[in-house]
Amino acid sequence: MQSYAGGKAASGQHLTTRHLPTPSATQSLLLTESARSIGGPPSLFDALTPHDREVVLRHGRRKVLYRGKTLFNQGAKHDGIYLIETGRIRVFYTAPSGREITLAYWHPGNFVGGPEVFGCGVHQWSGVATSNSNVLQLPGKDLRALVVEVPNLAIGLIEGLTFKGKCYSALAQMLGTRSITERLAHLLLHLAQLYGVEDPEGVLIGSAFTHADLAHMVGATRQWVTISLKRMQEKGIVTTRRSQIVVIRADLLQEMKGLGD
Amino acid sequence: MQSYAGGKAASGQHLTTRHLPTPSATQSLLLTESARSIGGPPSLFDALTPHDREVVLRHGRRKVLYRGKTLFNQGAKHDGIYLIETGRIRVFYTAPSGREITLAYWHPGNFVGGPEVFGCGVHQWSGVATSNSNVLQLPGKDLRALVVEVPNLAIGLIEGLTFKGKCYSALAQMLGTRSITERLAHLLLHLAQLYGVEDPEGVLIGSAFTHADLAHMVGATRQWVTISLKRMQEKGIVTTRRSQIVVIRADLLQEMKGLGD
DNA sequence: GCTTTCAGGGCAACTAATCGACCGCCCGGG
DNA sequence: CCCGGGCGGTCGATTAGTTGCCCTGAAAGC
Repeated sequence: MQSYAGGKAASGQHLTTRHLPTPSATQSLLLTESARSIGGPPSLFDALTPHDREVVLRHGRRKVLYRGKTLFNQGAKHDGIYLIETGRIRVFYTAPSGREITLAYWHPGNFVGGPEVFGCGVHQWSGVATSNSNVLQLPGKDLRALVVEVPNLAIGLIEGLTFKGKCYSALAQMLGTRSITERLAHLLLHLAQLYGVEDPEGVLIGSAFTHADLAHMVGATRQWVTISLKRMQEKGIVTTRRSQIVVIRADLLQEMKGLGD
Repeated sequence: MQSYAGGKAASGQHLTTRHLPTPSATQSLLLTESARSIGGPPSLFDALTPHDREVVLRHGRRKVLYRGKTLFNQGAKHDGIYLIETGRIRVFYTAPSGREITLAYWHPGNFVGGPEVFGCGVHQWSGVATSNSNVLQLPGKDLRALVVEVPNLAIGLIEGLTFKGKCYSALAQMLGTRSITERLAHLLLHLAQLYGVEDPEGVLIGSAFTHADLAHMVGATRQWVTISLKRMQEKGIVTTRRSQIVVIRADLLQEMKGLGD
């Protein structure tokens, strides 16, 4: 939810086009050891011919979502998937304790929804729009029939699911083997690379994320993020100016996050 | 790696059949909030007609693996997937620091391998046989061609990938929102349910897992598992007798792992 | 212009978890 | 029979991370 302060920046890019832009590589991945070896998220439609798209689109139902609106809720029954046309969807899990972990931010060309593609299971996580978005709902039964008719759709789905698998396993890998501090260093580098803008002191992370947002991404508490950022600031690695973070010594961050990549 | 002490028990079940048994539900899931709502792992071949199987099998190359042998290595190039016919494969990720996290134990009917199905990427994790196993390698290019020819194979792959997605995301969810202690309680309950046998004192976990194995499954250190088990023993929740664990008060474990499910 | 409100940030006390090292035990092999 | 390796158990020191509470400042209301 970079929306609080970054909302104005986002307002120009939504609802402008129905054509799916190709998102730049690794946008959706929050934490991954080697982005390079994983590759970018595939667009579901890339594999389809214009005619195939027509056929598939006929089965979909459009939905418009304003920033902050919930697309689907953990625990609710679901049917099929949502294909993102524009905007950005944050997918996260909430534990019974109330603790949250962000699984990913998904962009145009990806599909999101409960874990099942064909079946009608129960959502294992929730999805909310973090900027105004346009999605296309594709019911499970229709999809199952379409797959037989349009083999390229099957391939698109398989590649999409493969990517999701990589994404989630990368997350599990980071969560299982790195300390929170390492994960935070990792995340900051990643954000700097994604949203970074030049700044006299270093690289300013453009989209404003609150400490709580960062905490959800690395699976920590807000307070710990605050403390860690303070320590980083003491060491001259970053500076914070009221909910903006400037990365000064990317090399030190790189070092903090451990070897590899 | 329940093999060390449980090896004899396993020796009777391998290499006996080429027919794929249907594994009981949720075998592969180590940690998941609500096993019930996720469903069991689908067998890749369930969706295929006998004729389809023939066609697919022709493209595969059989491989026999003895207990402890590595099937594939993190970082190595890969091609396609391995379909498990018999045995059990442990899939795990090793961080640059040397720390390991077990992603899953896979059983007959599932496929394992680097993240890609069609492409030739790089393995993001390693796979070793924890009991003598039989696998069938299916090259990526063949699979891609087969999918167009045999639509049911596509459906089988999609369902398999969907399940893997659930599996990994469930793991990430647990790792991101539960404390190690809660995760351990969770795991013990799960193992008791999976491998549990009646015992005068409670439920004995049949397969012998070392403390290190358990640690890898919950993403902790061996020592911490030892300490936690000791504390549980003091509270009368479990008893340990030389690498065997008996769950006495499942209700208390249930309480420890937090609400939900 | 003053007050209220509330999200965001900070501090302090406490607990959970790690790290590294060491010992003893059991089991299997020579 | 003895030796060696894998495993379980333990200890002490240290760090990482949590819980709960309070402060601040900007925006909203009156």
